[in-house]
Amino acid sequence: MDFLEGLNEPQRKAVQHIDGPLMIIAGAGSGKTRVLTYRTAYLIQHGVDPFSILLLTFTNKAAGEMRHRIESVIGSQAKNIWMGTFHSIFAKILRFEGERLGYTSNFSIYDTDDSKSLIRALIKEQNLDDKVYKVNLVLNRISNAKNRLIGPEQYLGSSVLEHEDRLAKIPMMGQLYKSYCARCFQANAMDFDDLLFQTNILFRDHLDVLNKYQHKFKHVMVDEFQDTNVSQYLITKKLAAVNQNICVVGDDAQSIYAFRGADIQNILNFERDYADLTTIKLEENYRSTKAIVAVANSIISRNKSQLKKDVFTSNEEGDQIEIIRASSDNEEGRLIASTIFETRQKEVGFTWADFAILYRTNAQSRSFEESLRRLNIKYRIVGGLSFYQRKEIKDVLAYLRFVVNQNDEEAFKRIINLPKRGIGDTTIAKIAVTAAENQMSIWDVVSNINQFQGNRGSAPIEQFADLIKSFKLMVEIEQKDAYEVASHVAKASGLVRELYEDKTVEGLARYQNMQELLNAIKQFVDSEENEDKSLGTFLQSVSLLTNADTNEDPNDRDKVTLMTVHSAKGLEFKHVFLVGLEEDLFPSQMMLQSQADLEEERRLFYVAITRAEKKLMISYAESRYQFGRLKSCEPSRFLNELDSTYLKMAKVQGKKDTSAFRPVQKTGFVEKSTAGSASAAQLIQKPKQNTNYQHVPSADFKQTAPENLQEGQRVEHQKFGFGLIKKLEINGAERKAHIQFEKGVGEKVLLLSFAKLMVVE
DNA sequence: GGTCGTATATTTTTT
DNA sequence: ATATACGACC
Repeated sequence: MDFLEGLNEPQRKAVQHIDGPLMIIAGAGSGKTRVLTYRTAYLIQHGVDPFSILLLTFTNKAAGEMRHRIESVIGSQAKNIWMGTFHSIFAKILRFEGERLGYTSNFSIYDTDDSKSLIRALIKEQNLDDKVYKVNLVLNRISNAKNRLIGPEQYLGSSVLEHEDRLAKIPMMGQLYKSYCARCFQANAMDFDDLLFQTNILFRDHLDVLNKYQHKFKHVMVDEFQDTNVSQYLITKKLAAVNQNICVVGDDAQSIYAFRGADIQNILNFERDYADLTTIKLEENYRSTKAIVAVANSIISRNKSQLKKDVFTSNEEGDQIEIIRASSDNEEGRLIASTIFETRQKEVGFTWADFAILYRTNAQSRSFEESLRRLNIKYRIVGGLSFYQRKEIKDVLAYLRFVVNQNDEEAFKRIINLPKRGIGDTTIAKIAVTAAENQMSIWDVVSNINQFQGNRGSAPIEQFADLIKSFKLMVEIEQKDAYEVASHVAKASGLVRELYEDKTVEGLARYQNMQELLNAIKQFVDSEENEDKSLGTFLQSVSLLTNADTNEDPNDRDKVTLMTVHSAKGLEFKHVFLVGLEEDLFPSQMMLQSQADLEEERRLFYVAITRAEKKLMISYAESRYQFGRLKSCEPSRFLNELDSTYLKMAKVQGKKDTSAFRPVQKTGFVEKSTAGSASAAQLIQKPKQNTNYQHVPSADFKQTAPENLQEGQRVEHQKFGFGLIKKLEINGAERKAHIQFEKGVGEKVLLLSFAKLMVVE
């Protein structure tokens, strides 16, 4: 048991706890993964069968890494552990057991785009106003209901929900939910939430199935427990009910997925559900310097709902945290890119991979990409449009999905006229009507089109049906593996040819992406880990990939990382740049509805800070492009909340950012104007006045020296308008003004080194 | 049915 | 800036 040696006391206790419920509260950088790895290894060394261990992680990548690390301790047995995300593990179980619920093992998994497209269709069919019934809103309501285990029947029966929907002026919400579920079922498809929702139904209504898995999984472990939703928690609780060997690991201070249904109460109230719970706190941070830990603690201490923790470190003091002010998002990009360049030059031992730029929204990556490219710094972007969300990839996948499951309505809509074969909306609508009239599925109609329609216009449909039938033959009769089918489908459908003939730069990239997809399928088939090489299995695994999961060329890893704070969870970097610290951006304006929302944003800020090992720089811009226009920004309130003894204002580089103020260039001509992109004519038209964002010339508003201010004075603020200074607080570098504003914003505390004010005479 | 031009809305994070 | 929707026209 030599691996126990390097552990501290609470870590060792956690590893050696075998029987009974266990909760590990693991502060940032406290060696959580290590504990989880060793504990699993320890269990196996003490005779627990790896097949009976269920380890639920947050991403597939985390599962893969954990498996790798366990393997290095105990060898090949690690392969047998049930390890993966909630979604992938229970998709697998539903594949086996789904028949109990009326699904076949080939059910499709609808991604968010599919769900949205279905909802859009339903809104249209039911003649609802799509300005009122916004797709995102409807999907959110449905998703929330599913995550709280409220099915459509229950939804319709709930007077509370009915009241809510009436107030929100969407009284048909319940009906929409019901028809959405019906259509998904008809399509033999589950959306992301269904994978958990239906698992709950399965375990609720089929006790023999539940029993089987309860006895199968003797030990259930959940990583990132703070980010589980009610649905996930209930599944775990049920599975662990017999053996009571449930071990949850998490940090309430890092709960950042409430928008997806994660319920921080799961971890805060875990003790209530298990009377004989052992709780172990890992509070020593091995990752970051004292300065970083102190700043992080100063932030998180402001949150009310949290478990008591005392995170400390024995690491060195480290450098101060630098706050960088930039005049625009472009300057922010340049400042940070050049800092990265200089640091790498000056200091020993830094590689590109030691730097990370973290932002709140994916859209912020643009200015950094440009600046990094200009300095020839290699970078990679995690997230954004992932590979599997690209159009050309989704097209092929839609074909494959339809070959496996002909009820898949969304896949059908995507491919029926792709490549163009002269089947328009009218024809498709006719088919749908015919199907409904004869109580048949769409495929039944399509595959026997001659029975329903005269010769007129049916030829292309017949061709399409024959094509699909030939693909089906390959899968069902000839039992070809995923790669053989996919490469044939790509060619025979004409998708490859269409891309090949497109000689533009984008066309070439799309062609390469398609090849890349085929490579990925080949890898899947060739990999020894996958026993089942069928198309159906491949499709399921693909639809559950997260954007952190994309594999990289291991020889080419030395790159600066750009990603959102959300996707940085669980990672660490020597040098972190946390950018875009502006009010309404971080914390996000969209997010802030309640105190709880603010606390979640603060936890997000905490997560970002604690990714840094040695150095942390935080930046904000005074103006930023949004929808093509320049908008002025305020520094984030979070900057005021940082422990100022560890802060240092970095000097702004002198030059004003002129490029940001450059007027829109008029385009004289355009080679080819395509539908869907802004046309030349639109560019030539005078720019529309957008009253929301007007750039106020900063010359009028200045950072006012504290000496020139006094309590009771009236000031005008660049954004909040007129206000009265209630109180001035000047403690060394920390200079704050409490200002009561006259408009709706109320009282705000502004940091004087940031705020731009005009003194009103 | 397909293509193009124009109006309009968009504002977060992700399995 | 860019995605989408819709109407005019071929």
